Amino acid sequence: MDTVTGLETRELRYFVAVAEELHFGRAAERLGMAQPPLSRAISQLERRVGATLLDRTSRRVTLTEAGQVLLEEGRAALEAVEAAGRRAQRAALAATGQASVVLTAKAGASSELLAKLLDAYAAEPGAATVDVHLCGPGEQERLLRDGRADVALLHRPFDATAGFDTEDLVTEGQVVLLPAGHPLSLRSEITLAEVAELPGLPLPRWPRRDGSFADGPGPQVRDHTQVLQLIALGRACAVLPESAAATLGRDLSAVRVSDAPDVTTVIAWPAHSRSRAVAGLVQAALRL
Amino acid sequence: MDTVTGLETRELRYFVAVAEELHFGRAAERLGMAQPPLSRAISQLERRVGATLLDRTSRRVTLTEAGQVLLEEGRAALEAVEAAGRRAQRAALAATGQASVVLTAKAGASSELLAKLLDAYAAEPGAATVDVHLCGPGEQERLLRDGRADVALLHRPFDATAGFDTEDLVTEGQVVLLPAGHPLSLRSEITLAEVAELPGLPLPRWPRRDGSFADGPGPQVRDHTQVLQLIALGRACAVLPESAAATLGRDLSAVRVSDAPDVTTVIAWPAHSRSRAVAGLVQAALRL
DNA sequence: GGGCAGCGATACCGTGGAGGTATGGACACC
DNA sequence: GGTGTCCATACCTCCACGGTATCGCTGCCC
Repeated sequence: MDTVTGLETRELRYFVAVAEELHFGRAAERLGMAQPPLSRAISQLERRVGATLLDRTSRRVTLTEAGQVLLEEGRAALEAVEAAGRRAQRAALAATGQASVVLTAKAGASSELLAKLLDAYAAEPGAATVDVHLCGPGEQERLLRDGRADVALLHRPFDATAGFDTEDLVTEGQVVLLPAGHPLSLRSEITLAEVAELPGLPLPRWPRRDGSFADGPGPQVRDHTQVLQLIALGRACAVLPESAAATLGRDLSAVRVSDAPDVTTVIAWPAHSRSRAVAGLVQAALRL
Repeated sequence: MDTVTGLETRELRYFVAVAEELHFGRAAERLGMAQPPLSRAISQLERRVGATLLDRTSRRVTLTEAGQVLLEEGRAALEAVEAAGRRAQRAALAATGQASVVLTAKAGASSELLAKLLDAYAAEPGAATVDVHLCGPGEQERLLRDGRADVALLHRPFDATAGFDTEDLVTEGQVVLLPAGHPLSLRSEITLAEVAELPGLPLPRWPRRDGSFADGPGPQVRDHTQVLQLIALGRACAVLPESAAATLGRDLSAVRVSDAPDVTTVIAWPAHSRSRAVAGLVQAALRL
């Protein structure tokens, strides 16, 4: 019953590649190896786990139940291994004073909070230097998970905080950003349904994790300034947390969206982090 | 900068063994191998991570900063890999209808809640069979982390819920259990300080994670019934959540402890669990 | 201080297994 | 039935993992 598996990351990497491609040949190519050894490695993995992971005919490869589970969990496990290596690496650099704690935040969001946090932490005795890593939406989660970052500012309910420790910092409502002078910009409130129907002002489309875009009418965007620019040009509108609209230029105006869910900015870190610098940052954030 | 590490679990296992033993010879023995290949594997790992992990003289081995980080993170990563294998294994069994979701709870705690939960879930259409795994304090966390269990009932603030998704179920105060007829058993409330001073009734000592016991006057205990028995015998007292005292025999009595922290029973599951059965259990728990 | 014991590193060697090439066999499509 | 696609099998090669022997350093004890 207690079959000790003892999987190797190599096997997991192979399996994830095949499970993602659902094609041994392409997976082998992606892994930079020939197809036969890959086939063998997978069947060996199946023997070791004691379960069929892939149903394969010569025409089609599909995941079994067990395979789906292993894909999901295997990805997480691989990320954990990567994270371990990277964090050790960075700990060594930090010890020699070359680098330090990496904080990641969504570019353009919570910038005021971020500035206050950095100031407050820097004022503490023995504060480490903080590298700030601004990135696109959804990317922070990955950075935190795979060890390239130590702390993140995330926004519920948009970002997945599963598996991290978090502390809530601030909760705020959302507003819709409109071109200045838009007829509705004088309203005191608006509903999501109304926003969705705004003629000529579709919501922009953000890239998904794999970089592709969902279908729809809105313009494709990759970062925050693009959005602001598109709104100013009268080609789009956007629903954002109030603080993101705090420092608006004259060409934009904001209207509160009454039925949009509240957004909570949280500070998040890997569950078992023992870093003094991370703890200090969290303390500083809570004192704000 | 973006040095892709590509660690293997074998290397991590070796490192964790050495880091725990702080002795290459003993670690090699524990791993069932000779010492020289272990030394080599570690230095190879150090080259790969790009950092010294262990400071070694011929007399003493100590962890560097980076080593401490890798020990902590590496353990977690190894557990994640194990968990991936085990969960895939169990998913295969579940698909053939042989086994199913494993729920773990502290033996003797929340038994009424547990019974209600199992009943409520079993009444649902399409409910999977639930294996209940009762275990000693602190053990559930490990089971959940390494994939032997799918859901756990945990008790804040005693159990570490870091890295899991949780939902709060009930919060309750704590009581001290005394032998029936004890002079203080007629009091309506008592303080922790008073409990600590009770003449002849020390608090029992639970085993730590490694199985050893802290020093102190109290009797060593390993499970809940031992505690109840010792109290009935007039050899100890214990501070427990109210619900644990709900079904007392005639030989025990409970007094509310006014300044003990509230205990929250939570249902916890691995952060990225996609299992329908787990989701169903959580739903059922929240409806209680 | 010299001898000794403990411990990690180095040198060298053998074997298992990971990966490569060639080919077989099943299936879909024309 | 021919052909192309795709995974599995057969067979070979070579690297690297693990084993044995030994060195070199360090602290300890007489």
